[in-house]
Amino acid sequence: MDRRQQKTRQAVFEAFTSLLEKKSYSRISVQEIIDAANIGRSTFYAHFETKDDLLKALCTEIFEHVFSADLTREPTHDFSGRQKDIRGEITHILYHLNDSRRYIRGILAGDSGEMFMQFLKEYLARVFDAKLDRQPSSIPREYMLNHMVCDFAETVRWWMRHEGYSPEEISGFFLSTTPFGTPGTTR
Amino acid sequence: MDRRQQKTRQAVFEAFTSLLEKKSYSRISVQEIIDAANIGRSTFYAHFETKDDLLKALCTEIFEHVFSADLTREPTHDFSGRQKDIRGEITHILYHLNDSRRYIRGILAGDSGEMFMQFLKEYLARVFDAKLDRQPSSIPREYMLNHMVCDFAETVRWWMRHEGYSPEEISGFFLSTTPFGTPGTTR
DNA sequence: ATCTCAATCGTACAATATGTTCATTACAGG
DNA sequence: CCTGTAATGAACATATTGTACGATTGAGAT
Repeated sequence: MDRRQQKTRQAVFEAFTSLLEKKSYSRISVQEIIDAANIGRSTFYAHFETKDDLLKALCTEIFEHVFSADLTREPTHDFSGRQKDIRGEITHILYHLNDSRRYIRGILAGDSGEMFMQFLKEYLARVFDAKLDRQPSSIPREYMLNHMVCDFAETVRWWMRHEGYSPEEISGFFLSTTPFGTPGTTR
Repeated sequence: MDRRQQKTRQAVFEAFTSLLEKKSYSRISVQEIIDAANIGRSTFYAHFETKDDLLKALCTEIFEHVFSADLTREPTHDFSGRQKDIRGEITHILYHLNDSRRYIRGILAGDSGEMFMQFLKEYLARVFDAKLDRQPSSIPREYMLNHMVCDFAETVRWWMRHEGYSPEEISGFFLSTTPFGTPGTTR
């Protein structure tokens, strides 16, 4: 890709996230982003259809990193097949999220958080879906999946607001409130 | 209060919720609400400062009903002190939420959901805070409270999307994923 | 019935934001 | 060095927001 495009795209992302740290999404105008990024008005619209589009693009960029291919391809340090090392998988995701913490904090702070959370939940649904094989049938599987996904997503959100916990600790918090944490407890 | 004011206020609320069923919050303009409510432009601004203000007012109205005074004053059908009948309390809240289902669905559908959820969580925090007396200290109380609150709020959101479950059923779902469901399980 | 005041109306207005167009300039990659 | 693509910035039409104000209506009190 043309160097110029990369440069512009990056400048917009940085201006945007920088603004998100100061004010909430809905109060940021496209013009402000353009000024902060120091680009021409038409240049912005050549890259992004709208402000929402930009937010979406940013989220995509972040999640492509967090849920990068190596995650699905990386049961390398755990040969016990699947199912077993949920803890490892979760911790791994948390490590990646921690890398992008600076960006995520801003997005989550304002009203752009909703879109981020939705993105996150979509990815998480894929991760957790496989783990819900044998379940007590008293509760709809659909409810259970939503529960797990939201639970984890909200844990992430909480973590982003509370500095100073390691991925392992957070992983522990999460698992201790979920059936996975104490295998055998079928409830 | 002047009958005219009530009428206007009600007309705005109904126009607003009706619009929310069709399109998301951010895409609804004040003018659309005014037209749908069939009132004069200046009348709207005499009642509400801004669109956000309207949403806030609507949420307040709903929650004043859901968490009405009788809830805190109504351990009447449960004399076992407190702590015991969490199930009853929760079910009660769910009944009230069910009454406003028509409104809530629209609000939750679009990007106004975030504000509604925040409101809900604030109220829930008060309810659950009292229930977290004796806790395993391995997990921060703050995390635990957030977990409970989000868990319940997301359960509500799920319920609003999935017609056909009774408050008692939902109450059961929720409690079966939480330590409260199986008292004695300290984890 | 009538009086009074507050609420509504609707038009007008200024300010701001949005998204598009286009001719011009600058630069990346071959 | 050449070509095509990206960036520029100004200009434009449109839409939205919030405010102002005089005129009208109707609610509630006497």
